[in-house]
Amino acid sequence: MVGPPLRADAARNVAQIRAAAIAAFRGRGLSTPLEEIAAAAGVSKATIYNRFGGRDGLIDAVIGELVAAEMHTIMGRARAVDDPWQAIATYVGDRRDLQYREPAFTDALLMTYPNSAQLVALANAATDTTVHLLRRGHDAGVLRPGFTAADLYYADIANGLALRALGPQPREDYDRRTRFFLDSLGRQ
Amino acid sequence: MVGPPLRADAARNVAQIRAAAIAAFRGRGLSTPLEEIAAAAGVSKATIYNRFGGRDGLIDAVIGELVAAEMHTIMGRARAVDDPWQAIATYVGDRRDLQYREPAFTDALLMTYPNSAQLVALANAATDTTVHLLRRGHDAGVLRPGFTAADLYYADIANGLALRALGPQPREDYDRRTRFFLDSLGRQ
DNA sequence: GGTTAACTTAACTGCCGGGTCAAGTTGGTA
DNA sequence: TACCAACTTGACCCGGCAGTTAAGTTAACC
Repeated sequence: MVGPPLRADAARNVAQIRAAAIAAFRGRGLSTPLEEIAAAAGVSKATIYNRFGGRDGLIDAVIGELVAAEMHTIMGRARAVDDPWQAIATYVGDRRDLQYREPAFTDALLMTYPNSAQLVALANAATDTTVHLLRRGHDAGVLRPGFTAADLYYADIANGLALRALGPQPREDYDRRTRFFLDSLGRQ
Repeated sequence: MVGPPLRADAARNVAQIRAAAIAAFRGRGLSTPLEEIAAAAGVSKATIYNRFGGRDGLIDAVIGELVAAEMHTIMGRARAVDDPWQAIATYVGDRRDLQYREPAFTDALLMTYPNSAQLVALANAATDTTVHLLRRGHDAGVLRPGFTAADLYYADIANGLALRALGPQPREDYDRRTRFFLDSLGRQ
């Protein structure tokens, strides 16, 4: 994985490309044209291919900083909450918040780039956590019967795509809709 | 609007293009490549430009058969229901059903092609109906306070995009999610 | 300061889809 | 049946983006 150390100029370029990719992915999602990232980094597109092997490699290289770290925090936070309902409310609320701040998170959810190993690992971890939390909720009888992990996945995809399609929503509106959604999950 | 009558071959082509466009828009949404529609109709792409002036014209020519007619039925049905809550439930349920059957409806909602006059007219009519029904609901006190037409719009866009991104959902799952959504609208 | 492997890049190919037009073909009419 | 306006179309141009490579540049080590 490490190989021989990079030459100084190459190391500098790698750093610049990473920084540009993170900024671009933040703004436009994981499908930002590589030429645009290259220009922002002050290198040519071919250098991205040389250093990262293409989009998948680039995603692998920055997804941690972009969303994986936050996602692990979110999962840990939810799992640490004792009350089963509160754990779910925390988890859903935090995920929605991350979606709001990071369009790239929706790309990660959608698995648009299934060749990125990091992305696959992240998706698996998230699925495990969701299933775990929902099982706890159902066992405790605090969750609406019939609500599945697939339902939550669908709802999050839906929210992320709408957010991207319609542009930034006022935070107040966004949070109200999250509240509506959460209320629909509780035992009626 | 009518102009001189079309020659026999041109009229035949128009009919074939319309039929192919409706089928294609049904399957793939309003952004189906025109070359594909032309091929299905057995004509060249240029003929679509000659007869319809491009995508917007083609949409104008078929949107009625595709979704406008159904949408007007849905609006009429909802407006005819006396009970304010039942009117909203009918409206939301019917729209979700249409979304399920017609991917093109989501394109219409999104106004991806704002140069199609028919599409604009349809969108305005739908907005009026939504506002009207929600006002009735709020006045009668059967609707969750704070729920707006924009919230419903956002939710429908979200649902339509998720449906397209994730592919056809089992009807049972889809209807369950619609039920969840409706429940979140009622007075708590 | 000369050598060379590491590195970068301009310039290319290829695919897709929108949009246009000169050149041919054909239906209708006298 | 001969004419011509109406009609169709293959072949083109364009922009956008992915991905590749031959040729040139440069950091690092002697």
